[in-house]
Amino acid sequence: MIDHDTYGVLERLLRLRERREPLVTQIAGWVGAGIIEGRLRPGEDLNSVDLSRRFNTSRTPVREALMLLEQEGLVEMKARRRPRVAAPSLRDIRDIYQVRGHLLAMLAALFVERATDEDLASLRAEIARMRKLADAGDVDAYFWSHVHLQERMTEIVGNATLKQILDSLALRTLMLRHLSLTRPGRLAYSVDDQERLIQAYEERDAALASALISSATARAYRAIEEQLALEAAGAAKPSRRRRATA
Amino acid sequence: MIDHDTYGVLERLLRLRERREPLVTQIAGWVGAGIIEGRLRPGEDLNSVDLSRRFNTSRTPVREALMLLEQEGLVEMKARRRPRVAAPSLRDIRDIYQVRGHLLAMLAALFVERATDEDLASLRAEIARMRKLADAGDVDAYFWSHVHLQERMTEIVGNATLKQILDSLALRTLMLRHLSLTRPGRLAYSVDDQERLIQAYEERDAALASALISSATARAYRAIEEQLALEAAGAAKPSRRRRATA
DNA sequence: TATGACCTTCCTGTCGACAGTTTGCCTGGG
DNA sequence: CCCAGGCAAACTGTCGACAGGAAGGTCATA
Repeated sequence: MIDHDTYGVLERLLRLRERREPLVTQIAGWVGAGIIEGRLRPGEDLNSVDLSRRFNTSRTPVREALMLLEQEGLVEMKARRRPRVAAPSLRDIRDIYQVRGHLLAMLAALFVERATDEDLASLRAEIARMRKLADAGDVDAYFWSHVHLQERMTEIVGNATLKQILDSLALRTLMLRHLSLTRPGRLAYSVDDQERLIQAYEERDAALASALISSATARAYRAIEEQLALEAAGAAKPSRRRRATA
Repeated sequence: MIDHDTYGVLERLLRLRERREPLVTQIAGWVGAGIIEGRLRPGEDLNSVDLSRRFNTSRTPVREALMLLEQEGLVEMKARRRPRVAAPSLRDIRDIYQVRGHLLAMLAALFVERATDEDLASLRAEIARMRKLADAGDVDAYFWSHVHLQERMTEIVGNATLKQILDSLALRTLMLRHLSLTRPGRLAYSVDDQERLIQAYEERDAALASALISSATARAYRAIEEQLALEAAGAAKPSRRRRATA
């Protein structure tokens, strides 16, 4: 029922199938999924020769796939330098969450305005499922549900530009999900937020919904901040090696 | 003093220089400027063979340049189909302006919070210049000032994600500038808006500034809407040919 | 041990070529 | 006059090759 397939989600969010050839789609999907799943780590090199060998292609489609991921903020490319897995600084992350919070507030307001009662009912059903996942502690499944929820809402609202931007921001936060929802208690908080939200939607209270989602986003960011602080404190030994992650 | 150089503005907004080789930069700049200046019209084919001939290159850098413009919404690419100059529908335009309005409101609020008195002073100076341009009826110069103003504000606010998204949306609206500010009276309205805005900034009134900028954006959209309605009415003859512009 | 110049290796950006698909035209039939 | 089918031309996606720049290691020097 819930989609765990990172590759598939990427394909949808990036609209890969319609935009590019299967070859490029496949490579972008593999690399993108690798980044999101943590198989490819921030700052890691993504040289096109290796990738082309892996997929038995030339470097041309690899290059194109990496450019696609660059615009989603998953990959960083500079001229004449090796592409790397994006390594957003804490400041970048803050910026992303700040913008995302505002746009989600906008989404919520539009959603309240445009959602049908059926939309709301199916949303409530999904959130009930999410509650179960949260209780079971299935972080991954919960996260994908979360993504799916946003996809649904953006489609219902029907603002293509908003959808595209939110999809892109969602991908970037997806990179960080191991930093946020794995923190103890986050899952429960998050599902509580969702339930308060759906209630605001049902009461067609745009202002409340916007405020709730905005505040939930801010809280998610703070969880990441704390997690990063913990990790930085824990990893105080690696003397010389400083990655741009902080 | 004011920058009329479309190519240069594009280079800045897309950060072309740092991201790509000079060759790609040049092509993307030429095509992008062509679209914005109206030399290349919505829906027009952008086949890579022609372009590569024009620049005495192979098709590889042309392809890359077009992909860059695709992510800015200036070019549409589908697999195995010729790239075209983007031809946003009225609905697309509405969506863009809606999102842009929200993000500009966010920008204004952050700006009020973070701008120094010197920032405000230089902003006021710039707006005084814009008043002169508006009085002189220099639509183009006025428009570029407008763009420059937004660049300045995003830099002062310092949220990279917000800046990137607003830059991208600005480019898309730049395509449409002949539809909006050329309407009689628009220029005067626009500069009035700016002056009200700067006053709100100076009074550090975030709520007012947000509301003003949001409302100004909505008004700009309505001007485009009316202009398009006029053009559609005027061009009621071309019987068969319906471009996706409406 | 730290620093810097050099050198090797690897990688990127660009090219021209080719296969396969799309586009537009042309023809014939309704 | 309009439409459908087939054909030729044109264009895209991919490839392997090459030149020049970047990254990393080595060695000499302090």
